[in-house]
Amino acid sequence: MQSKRNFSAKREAIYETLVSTDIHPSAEWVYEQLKPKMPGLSLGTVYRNLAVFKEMGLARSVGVINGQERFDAKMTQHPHFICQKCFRIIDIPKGYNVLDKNAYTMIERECDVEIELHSITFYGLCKKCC
Amino acid sequence: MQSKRNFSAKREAIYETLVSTDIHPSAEWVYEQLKPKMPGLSLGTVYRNLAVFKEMGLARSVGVINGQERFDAKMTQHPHFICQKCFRIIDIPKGYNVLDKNAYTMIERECDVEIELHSITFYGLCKKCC
DNA sequence: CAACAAATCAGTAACTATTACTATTTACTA
DNA sequence: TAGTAAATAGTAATAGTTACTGATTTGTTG
Repeated sequence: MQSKRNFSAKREAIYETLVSTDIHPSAEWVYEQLKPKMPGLSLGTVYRNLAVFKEMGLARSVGVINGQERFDAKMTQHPHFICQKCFRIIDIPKGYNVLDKNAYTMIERECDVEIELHSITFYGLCKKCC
Repeated sequence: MQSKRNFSAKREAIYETLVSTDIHPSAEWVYEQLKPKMPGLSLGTVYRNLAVFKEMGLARSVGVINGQERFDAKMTQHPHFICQKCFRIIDIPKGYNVLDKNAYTMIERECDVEIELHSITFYGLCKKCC
């Protein structure tokens, strides 16, 4: 049986791991999840495939936390909340993103740029760390 | 003569370099600017003092670009624009930040978190790269 | 000003996330 | 099945950053 996306088995597993978690993992976390089930998996392969996903528009970077890049495969534009104590990254539902409708146009005109996308991140303490 | 902030000469020079540029520099850039005028300056000192400024609330991180952390000493909350081609970081005037007044309260209530600050970044192409 | 204590620093070594490289394996095609 | 391209493991290399140690500077107090 063949994947709908024609990914190799490992690429598919990496993508599935990424897309089915909401922790916005690092490359190493993905590797640690898969290594037991796939003993012949290399960390370099995880890095390379995460780069491939970014290139394909299937994943994006949420930022660098404690030196590690964190990834998200949920590609609808939504803000994040990062706890400054436990460094958990929480998705904020799209509806709560109240960036003005005209922001893109206004900034493009005033700042002389072409905006493709944006990222909104809130920082503070999550309920466990308050 | 003594600095208003009681900084050591090097700390003062690093802060002045950071606060008087709008390029949102990396540690290395700050070091390269100062090294000719201050031959006895160590890159480690720049890193350490940037960390001190963050701790003191005199600077913040704008993010990591091409593996390098970029800093900003303009502490009023304002969005940034990052050119995806030349990686220039441009300040967007505060007025254009149209995050809804109620966003903090709404997200805090719905997501059960305490928000301290936020960061808004737009990505695209600047006028030189369009 | 002198003497002491605390803070800061230079220089180097260590650390770690990430990337590059190469030989090997796997998948695809005809 | 043979041939070709893509993907991978394993390792080495890179680069940003941090840690450490002994020396220097700075601030303080008499």
